[in-house]
Amino acid sequence: MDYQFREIEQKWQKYWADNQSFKAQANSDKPKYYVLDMFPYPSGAGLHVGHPLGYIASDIFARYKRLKGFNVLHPMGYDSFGLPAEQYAIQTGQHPAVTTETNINTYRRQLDQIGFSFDWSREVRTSDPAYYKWTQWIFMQLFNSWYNLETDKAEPISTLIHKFNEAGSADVKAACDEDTKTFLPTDWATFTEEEKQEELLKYRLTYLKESTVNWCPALGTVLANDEVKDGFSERGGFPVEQKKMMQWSMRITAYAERLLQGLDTIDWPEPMKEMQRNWIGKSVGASVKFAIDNSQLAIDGTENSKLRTENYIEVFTTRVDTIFGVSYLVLAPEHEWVAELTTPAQKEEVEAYIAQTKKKSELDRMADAKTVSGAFTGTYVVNPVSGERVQLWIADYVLAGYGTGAVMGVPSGDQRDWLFATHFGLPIIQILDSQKDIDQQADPTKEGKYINSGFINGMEYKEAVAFLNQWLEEQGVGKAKINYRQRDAIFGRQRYWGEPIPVYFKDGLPYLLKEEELPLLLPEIDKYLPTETGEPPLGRAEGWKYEGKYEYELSTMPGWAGSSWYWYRYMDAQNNGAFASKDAVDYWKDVDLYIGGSEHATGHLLYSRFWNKFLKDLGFVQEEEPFKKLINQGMIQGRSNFVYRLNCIEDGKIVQTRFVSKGLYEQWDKAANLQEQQNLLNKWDIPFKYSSLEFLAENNQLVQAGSLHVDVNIVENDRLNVQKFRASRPEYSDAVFIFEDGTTSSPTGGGQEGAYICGVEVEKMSKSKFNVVNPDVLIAQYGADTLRMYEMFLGPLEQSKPWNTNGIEGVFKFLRKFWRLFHNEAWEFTVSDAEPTKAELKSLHKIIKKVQDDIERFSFNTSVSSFMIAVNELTDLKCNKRAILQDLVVVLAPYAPHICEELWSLLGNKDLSTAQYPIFNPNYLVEDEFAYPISINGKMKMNLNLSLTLEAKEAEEAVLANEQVQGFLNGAAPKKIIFVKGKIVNIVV
RNA sequence: GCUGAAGUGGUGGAACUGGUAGACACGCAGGACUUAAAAUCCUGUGCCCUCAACAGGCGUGCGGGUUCGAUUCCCGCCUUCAGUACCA
Repeated sequence: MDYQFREIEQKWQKYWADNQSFKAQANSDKPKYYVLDMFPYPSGAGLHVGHPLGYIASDIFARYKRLKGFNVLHPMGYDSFGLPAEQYAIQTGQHPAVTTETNINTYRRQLDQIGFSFDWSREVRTSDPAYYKWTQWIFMQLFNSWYNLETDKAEPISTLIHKFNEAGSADVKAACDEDTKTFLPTDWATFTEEEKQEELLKYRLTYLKESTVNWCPALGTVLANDEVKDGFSERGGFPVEQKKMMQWSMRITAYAERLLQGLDTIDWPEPMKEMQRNWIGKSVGASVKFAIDNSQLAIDGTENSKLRTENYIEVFTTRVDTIFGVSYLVLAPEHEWVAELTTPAQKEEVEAYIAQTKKKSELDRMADAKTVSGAFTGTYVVNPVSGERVQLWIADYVLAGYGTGAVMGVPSGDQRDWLFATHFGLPIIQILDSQKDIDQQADPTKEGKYINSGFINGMEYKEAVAFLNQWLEEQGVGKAKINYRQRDAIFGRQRYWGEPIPVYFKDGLPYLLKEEELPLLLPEIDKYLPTETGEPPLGRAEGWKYEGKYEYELSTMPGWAGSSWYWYRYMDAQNNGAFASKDAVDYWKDVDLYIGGSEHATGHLLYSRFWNKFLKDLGFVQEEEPFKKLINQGMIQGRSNFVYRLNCIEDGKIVQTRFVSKGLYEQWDKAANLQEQQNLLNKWDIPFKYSSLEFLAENNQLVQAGSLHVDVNIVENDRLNVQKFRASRPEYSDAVFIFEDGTTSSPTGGGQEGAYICGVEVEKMSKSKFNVVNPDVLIAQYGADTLRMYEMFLGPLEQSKPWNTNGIEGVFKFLRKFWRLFHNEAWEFTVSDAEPTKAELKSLHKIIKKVQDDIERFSFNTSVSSFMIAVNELTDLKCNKRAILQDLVVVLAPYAPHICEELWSLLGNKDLSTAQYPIFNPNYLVEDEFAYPISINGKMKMNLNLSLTLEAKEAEEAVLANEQVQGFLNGAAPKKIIFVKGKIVNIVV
């Protein structure tokens, strides 16, 4: 029989499901291997065409590892809480659980027909109460923990309470809020329960914190940064304002250093690690306090108690050694003290500057890096090392969110400060004797000895930094400090479709539910909108109170909650007594290979590492890092096709329309004047005549040329299917085409159709650009095995590329050719038991090695080519020998599992998933001759067969003795001969 | 601006450690089969010069360098894509 992919694929997909062929064993003598994909959000649009790319790669790897004798865990599930379902619910009133279920079913059907070897018995869904029970449980562990900087790990809150009881707060070294109290054990004993809870909250790893959010009053909801455009909501265009709100936060900053250090221990792409490093943003420096000289300021009248008691501005600097070169200080315009620190005389200027800053979007600020702007507050501050008074400015190059929102300006050492000082006429002080040309630009050198620098004069960089840090600390005006850019992560959404936070409030303080009360189920509500008073949707749930009287937390968890631990649930997905049993976690430990997109670099992948480290600190898991090896799959872009239309217009009415092929359109585009256009119209038999060929003449005639997106599904290899195009829309039913060769086709004309070539552009994949290709269509046409191999054939996995089905035919032909190896002319299955020849064995062992090497380095595209070469060779050798083909089936199986399983069974075997990968034997590849490329002065001229046993001297003689070589030398005497055994001979003349 | 990745025929791409650039596939052209088309099979296909063969020249974004030899290593520049934070 010919290759019947539909039948074969359905047959084996059913067999695998019925036999649970890919179920991972709970415990096994085999070594474990855990292959994980980033699970999808089940959107209504179905499986995105980019998704299968990574899934196919991981599936090949998983199948390969099974053949190599590993106990493989390869699961799949759904990140099923999320905004789109909620948005749909708001519009239709349909419960998000219902639409989510429908979408999941679509995904499952699509995944199944690609033939993935997932262990579906371990499927997880983040929106399933049996799953989110454990997400809530982890939240409770975080609430019940604090970060002890002495042991450098998270500990139960009870150890902190113990410390408070024994020694008070003085010796506690913790990652905590800034406003913790200092107290003695005797004080702690007198605290009321509320006071204790309030204090403990400042230490917990998840805690309530006032944060600024994008509040949209019209929508009654909080928006993410990317939902806000220029101060208006992206959806609807309503005004958005900054609003302070109590929000749950996660103290991820406690783990900043470990998150950074851990990167050196994992096998991830370097760009990915770099992104996380930059995100964490460690800088080593010092914090320094500049006293406010308030002799001319009426600060005493300020409401701001912090400002009144502190009366200094703290800056963070990475170059504390340049402190004697400070000639001004700058605050971010958004800094909370700006109003109080502005003198009446400067008030107008400062307010105008702030107003101007607010108008600029963040993008504007970035693009405009060269313009210098700022405003003087009128206030002076005192440099703690020199006692000098310097001016306090505000400027938008200082960001409120980083460090303390205040910067010291050192114009001689920092180019940005130099520009600022030059622009506003502030002094530029040289501080190192090696600084050059500082009247031209800043010189950030650390070389040389300090000058104009008081007590560090004459010192060098290292000495000065150490000395200053110590001095500042002794004087109580500063200290060495490490700063991280990363901030604590907000952990709450004012939305419905997410995990409820297992917390209730008593007297304004949060308390956890009891563990046995989990899961806290999402209550039913009438509408998925905020309440009239602006409470989150959960505020609508009637009678939803803890023990009937206490208010529950009304926000839900953010999208990343459920995905920050899911790989553990797969280890033991059905467990009701724990997020996963200790046995399961001890056995599977961590993910050996994780494949997914790089867009998750600073979100999911960072949060997951954070939770993993936390779970390890509490002894629930084994490994410090969850994902040992990570591979990024490239983004799949859309590849749009265009048709070109000429509209001939007379008196504002279209009198003729032609769709012209790409080449003709380009000719038209080049036509310089009406005469040339008229020539083309005549050439293409378009009945339209300009009454005048003068460009500027009064003319009510016009030929309008333009391009239109055309659905890529009716285009093959950039050639338009004209019939399908006419059928696609009523207004195209009588479309007239002019083909690439200039011939015309009209719907009534009939006859032979020429080639209509479409234009091409790479764009984002989207419905509106008609460039979305559904995997279902390709599977129906070519089968899953072809789709799998074609997606790999497209190019390196990690590279982004446009989706393009132009070459899929070649892969399909390959599979048919492969099938043919096992069949005779009449398509009858025929294999021989004859002894294989040397050439056949060589072909086989070449591919065994090649594929093995390729898979280990994730180069799937190159193995597809190699398979084609192997099958071409064996076809040429007319090889139908079992001894060769049986091993070839196993090698190809991870890529094209259905056809291989069928052939495997036709060969009389059972269950390809339990087969063994063939052992590579290098002896079959040993050659005794090699066709050496002979080059002269590095230019390849000819090949010459030489025995591989020849050493340099003999080879040189043999080469020079050759007549053809002498012909190329043309009498010239070789100066030197380079001989690389098995590689090349190069004659230098 | 900064960071990262990439630039090779008409197209996707290959060349793994500095050693025959363009494997494999698509497309295109020609041929076989067919009444015809589709499918299939065969041959050719980087560019230039040449009627053609032989031979030759040029060729991996651009300009230099190292080397017997560079797509690969070094320096400078250009373009595209992604990320981003004027980060003190």
